[in-house]
Amino acid sequence: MLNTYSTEDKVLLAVDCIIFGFDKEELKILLIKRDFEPEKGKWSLMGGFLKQNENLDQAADRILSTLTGINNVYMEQLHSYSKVDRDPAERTISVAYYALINIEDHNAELIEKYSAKWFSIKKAPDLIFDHNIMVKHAISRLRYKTSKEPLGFELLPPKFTMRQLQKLYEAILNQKLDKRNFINKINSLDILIKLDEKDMNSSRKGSFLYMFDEEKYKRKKAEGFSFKV
Amino acid sequence: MLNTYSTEDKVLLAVDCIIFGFDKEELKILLIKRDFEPEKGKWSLMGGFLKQNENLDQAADRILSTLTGINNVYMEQLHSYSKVDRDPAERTISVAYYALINIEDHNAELIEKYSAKWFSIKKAPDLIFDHNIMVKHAISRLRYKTSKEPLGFELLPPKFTMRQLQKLYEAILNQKLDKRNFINKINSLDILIKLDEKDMNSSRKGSFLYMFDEEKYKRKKAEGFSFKV
DNA sequence: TATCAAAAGTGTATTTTTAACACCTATATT
DNA sequence: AATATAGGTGTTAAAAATACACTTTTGATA
Repeated sequence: MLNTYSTEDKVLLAVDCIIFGFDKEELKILLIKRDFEPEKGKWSLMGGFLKQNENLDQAADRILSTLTGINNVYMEQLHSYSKVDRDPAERTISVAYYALINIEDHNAELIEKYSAKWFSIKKAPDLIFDHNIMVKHAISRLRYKTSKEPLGFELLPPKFTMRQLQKLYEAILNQKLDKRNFINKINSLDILIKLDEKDMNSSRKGSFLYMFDEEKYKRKKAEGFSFKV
Repeated sequence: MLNTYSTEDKVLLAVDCIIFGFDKEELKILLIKRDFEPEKGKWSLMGGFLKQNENLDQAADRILSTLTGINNVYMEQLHSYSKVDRDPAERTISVAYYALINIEDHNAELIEKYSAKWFSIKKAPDLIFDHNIMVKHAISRLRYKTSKEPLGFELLPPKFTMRQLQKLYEAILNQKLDKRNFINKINSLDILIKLDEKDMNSSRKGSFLYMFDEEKYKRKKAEGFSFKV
């Protein structure tokens, strides 16, 4: 291989993951207690370093998988953070990713093993380095993305109630929504399948379960339809 | 300094800039003829490498300044590109930035010196590596950003006509807009200053010049107003 | 100096979207 | 049998977006 750029500086490239989950009422992020210096013992995002033979998306997948056992979830690059002294140990540039997972799916044991813990985004502890600002940006991106694309479903179990969906959007947008207007809007999008099944946990009456109809959404999208909440 | 991460791989971090300009009718990007291998002689974005002692924003500024003499323009990080073999010479991750400049301000001489050239985004040549996709993403980001924030003015001279502004938005959005509706909407935002001066170049009648009232915009924004075109 | 050509400038009516709002239903629990 | 609790449902008003055509100005030209 040619090596035309040999005089240029090389740097460490970290990948940090903001992992979002939704737990009935609250939007949460998964944090880990850092077990190495610097800042050992402080709460941190899941992170690792890019390797020579992988791209950033792959590194993010690998890091998530290694630290939590979680695979095949929605993940998207957020932004790169490059303040010269952001990591006191060594010059490191960090590329942040955010992931959306169905909180019920995660293997609690694996997460325990690594001292990972879910925190409400409203009550999360102070994080190392520039991780606080990464989380802030991730929430803002999540807000934008979930209002333009049907990504919210990634945070819910496959079968969910209208109320759960509404609470999810309320948590993401950090505002109360009108029940009737919300349901009317979702129904007008016509991308859910209403099941005959009811969820009996939340009330005596029970509430109908729905599923996201991904195929229908794709078809409609191809025809120019655009999701908007 | 500690060096806790010494076993990790280091990589070259490139910064590539998509420089947007607007020339009466068309949205343009500034390209450069690459004068070193690999891909010498092909058209490329302006690029360079991150140095140890600067952050990415600073690197982007430095690169733009070095290659064009352009300083103090709106610039924003876009995305990082990391395909393993994206640069055949060596493993390189590129962080793309986009800049908005008033095309009249650029020093034509300096640009000539570096074989840089403006191309309409509709007629731009094929670019090296993954630069085509970067441009595509940048246009998409520009569309989003200029519809939510008053960034379009960065691409115009300080004094501009309504028609120029409309043509700018038409070029960015790649669609015709209705003259009356456009003016009504812009006027309703109430962030322009109408001057007594007319621009006599475009018609016999002449058309009034306007300026963006940045102070007023900031005041309104602080009060909860949000720009939306 | 009258006419023409070319872009500037201007307002209303219709449609669509968003927002506000309250009562009945079903059923497990007592 | 009564009650408590969350589920479910439609209409009206307000706001925003869209569609649409004629008059004005003035330099150039006949």
